[in-house]
Amino acid sequence: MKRIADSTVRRLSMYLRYLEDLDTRGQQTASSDELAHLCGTTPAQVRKDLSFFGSFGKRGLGYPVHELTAHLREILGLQREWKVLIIGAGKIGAALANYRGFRQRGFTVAGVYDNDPNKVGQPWGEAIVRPMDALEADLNRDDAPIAVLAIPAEGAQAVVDRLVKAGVRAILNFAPTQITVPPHVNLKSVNMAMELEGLSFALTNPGYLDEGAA
Amino acid sequence: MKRIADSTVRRLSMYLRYLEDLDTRGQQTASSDELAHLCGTTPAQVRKDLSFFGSFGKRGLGYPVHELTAHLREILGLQREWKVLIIGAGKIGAALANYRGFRQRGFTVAGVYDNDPNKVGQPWGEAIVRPMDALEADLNRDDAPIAVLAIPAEGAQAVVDRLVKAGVRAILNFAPTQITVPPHVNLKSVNMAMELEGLSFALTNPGYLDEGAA
DNA sequence: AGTTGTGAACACTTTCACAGCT
DNA sequence: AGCTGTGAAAGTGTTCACAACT
Repeated sequence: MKRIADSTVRRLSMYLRYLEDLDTRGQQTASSDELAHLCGTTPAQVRKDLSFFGSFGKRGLGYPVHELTAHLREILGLQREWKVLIIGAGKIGAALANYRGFRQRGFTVAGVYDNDPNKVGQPWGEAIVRPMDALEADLNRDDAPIAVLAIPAEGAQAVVDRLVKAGVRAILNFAPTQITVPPHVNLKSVNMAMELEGLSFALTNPGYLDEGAA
Repeated sequence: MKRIADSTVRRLSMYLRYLEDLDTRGQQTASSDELAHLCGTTPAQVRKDLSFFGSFGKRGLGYPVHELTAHLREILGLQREWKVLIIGAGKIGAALANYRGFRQRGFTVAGVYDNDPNKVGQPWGEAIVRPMDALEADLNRDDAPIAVLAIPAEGAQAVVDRLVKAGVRAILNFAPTQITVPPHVNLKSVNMAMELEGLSFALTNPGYLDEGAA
């Protein structure tokens, strides 16, 4: 099976976003040119990305909006519900859970965990914060969810090890530290500090980077 | 001036993080091999990245930890203070401002802005939430800060246009939408929904991606 | 005429491998 | 002997350009 680039998957996600918009507005078809403009990429890129998964367009016409939306949802695995475990009852997890698109795309909070005795037992959205110790007992290996790691860097790897042992196969890491997982586990890291430092670099060294990139 | 890859800058940021750790523990030198292991990359990559900016290492010995730390801080532009404007007095901005490393690296919250009348005037960390209308009047063109955009997708581009007009030259965007800026403005976007969908894709299509990547 | 789908060209990034310094 | 610095090679992702189709 041919390997697909991470950047491609991110663009698919973006195409879906804008196709849903167009679909809602009742637009029937969209050309690669239109999609490219909406998503800030090039028509050729759009066509390459989509052609990886099939021939969804009609020459001379463009892509059928509604149909392509459905295809992308299926490709991205968004036709089902994904249970998400929030590790760390702080602001980041809350920001994610609050976000409208989170539920809309089929992600539901299956549980919130924290070590802080002041937080455990407190309501958190529609859930109650559970103690971190309860992690393993709560997890059902047959329906292991996605875990969002929103705790400080210290101890993050230890928690990840526990999650992996408990059957979690996908982790979105917000802890500003390097995490390692076995090859069968999917890990994505978002490091806000790193992004800010990237801006600091760009402002400090104009010309090293071509500016204006997203 | 030779262009530098975005991925390189992100790795520099990571090297700095771990070098600071080593420095605190009093370690004198570190080899590219050691740094690579800490940061989850390869020794050759470390050497290439660093060699872009100079010859900081000593053959046979490795890199002087303290000295390299200082070099990296300077390269990344972290020897000065960066004022950061938080646009949107919600959870994301709060998460960022709460993060210890934020201040440690010289980023300080210069102001928090929101449209919500219930939030305006309320304390937010050490600041008071200001009305969005006050943006232009508050901004000093000579000392334009970095803006963190933590508002919903709707209206995000309009706010960006105002920020740019007011002299902001770097924006960290958390709004889940495509933003465009003129070429002299630096934009970085973090899209949590997109990351989660990437995990959904990976879980749904094992084999398309090589797993276990960070 | 208009737009897709795609092999080939190009550009960029990472890895290799080794000369050269300490 | 050990480790850096780097040109060359390999690998990966993007853009081009055009044949094929509606």
